[in-house]
Amino acid sequence: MIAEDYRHIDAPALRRLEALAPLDQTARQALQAAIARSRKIAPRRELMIEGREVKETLLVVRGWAARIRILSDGRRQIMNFTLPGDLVGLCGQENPVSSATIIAMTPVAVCTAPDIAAAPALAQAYAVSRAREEAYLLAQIARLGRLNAHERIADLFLELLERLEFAGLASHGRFVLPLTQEVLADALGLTAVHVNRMLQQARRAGELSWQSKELVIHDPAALARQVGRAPVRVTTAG
Amino acid sequence: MIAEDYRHIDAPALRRLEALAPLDQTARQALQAAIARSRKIAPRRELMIEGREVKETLLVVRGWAARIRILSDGRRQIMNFTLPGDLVGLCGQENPVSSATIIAMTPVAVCTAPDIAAAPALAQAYAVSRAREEAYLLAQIARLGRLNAHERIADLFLELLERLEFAGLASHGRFVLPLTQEVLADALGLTAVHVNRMLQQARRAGELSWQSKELVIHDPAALARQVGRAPVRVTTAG
DNA sequence: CGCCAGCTTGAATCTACTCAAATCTTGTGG
DNA sequence: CCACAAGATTTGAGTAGATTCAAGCTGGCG
Repeated sequence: MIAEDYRHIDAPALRRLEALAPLDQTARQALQAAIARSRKIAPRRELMIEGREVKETLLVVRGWAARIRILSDGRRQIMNFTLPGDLVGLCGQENPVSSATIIAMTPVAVCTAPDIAAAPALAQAYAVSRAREEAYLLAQIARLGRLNAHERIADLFLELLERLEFAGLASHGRFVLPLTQEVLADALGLTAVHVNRMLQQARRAGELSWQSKELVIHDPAALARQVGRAPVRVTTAG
Repeated sequence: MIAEDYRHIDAPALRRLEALAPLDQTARQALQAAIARSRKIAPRRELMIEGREVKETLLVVRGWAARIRILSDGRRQIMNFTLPGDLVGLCGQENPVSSATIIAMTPVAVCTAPDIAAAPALAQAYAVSRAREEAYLLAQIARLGRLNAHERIADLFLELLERLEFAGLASHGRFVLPLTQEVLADALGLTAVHVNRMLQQARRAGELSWQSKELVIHDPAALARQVGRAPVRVTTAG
């Protein structure tokens, strides 16, 4: 019992899914069994390739990945980040083809996501997960379309904070951000140089610190107010 | 039989769904019955409101709508356009809440989308529809993040052409574009003034004409090549 | 036929980009 | 444990693409 509780609290992927929807014992066990069989993926390797058939749904257990698109002339856009507890390749359709490439940004561990047939309680968690992912895509569109550089950075950081909190990987505005400024720039539709300048400005303004991969947002609520950000919600429950 | 064929060819919504997945007679009849009970929505009225519970899935039968988000200071971003044959509010989850507002840009007709239980053949069509919608959100992200003004306009026009062709509402690079330049600007993350300038430039360059709401892309394939655009695909079939 | 929304044009400004070089970190092999 | 290399961050100067503000135009509709 104690051991079980410990695993539960400690495993970010499990924790996130539990936060999205109530899971029964069957679902929890199916997830733990799946996670136990997870495999590693090295940084820069693909979890999924654009145009390639999607064979199974993956659950990210550890590490960061990113859904990217590369233009013919080398410009790169990161559509979103994939964090522990996120599902990739979820889609109720036959013969699905991936509409973007997903690559590991850090060492990543993934497992095959348990089938809903084996644990029906997962259906709601998976559905909510997918709905949240869509909502974050919309947020990314608004960010790129209508926010300036400073707002984009703040808004993305607040989003990452919110998402990592679900998985128990962040609290009090503090989390590990294992990305380079160049990667950030590719997500924000900016250049690395400009991201750098805006980060310095935010540091000087006392909004945040970021050193040796640890980001601290000094006052998340105030920053959210400043850039006009509201948390993402996709269900009436919770 | 002839009458049936005629309805089929003529109804853009039905035509689009048939293009996404094979439908059997049951599905077709369920759709026709639903479409027959469609209701009108005036321009500027909401089909769905951010934060409000989603009660039913809607099928757009006629007209254009847009998924929008308005920032506290009045800036507006259009995330995507909703065209005839598109489904809104599709999501396999309980107690869903809309993550954005959808408003009619023209007079719109919608109906309640037939339930999958009543016509199982629709499941694949709905799933593919949802996958395509997601793919277009990704395309919008890449557009806003990494394309310049000229490329954004061309890429969006080509996307609209592609989508309207599915519904039989466009051919040979020609379709009705019932939007103002300001609306276009809100979709493209630009100002109306700049959209205007770029449109003129595109006209002068002989890329397109747009008068009295009819847009003509003179050479879609060439333009697609020029801005590096590939058609969206989400299944191995087709 | 006059009005109003939408379109067009110009000039000044600003945000973000480009290019280039210097400095700092981090990881690795000796 | 240090030295080095490679990668990442920082800074500067000049430029380009897009915005802002403002004014004039046009065409569709009452």
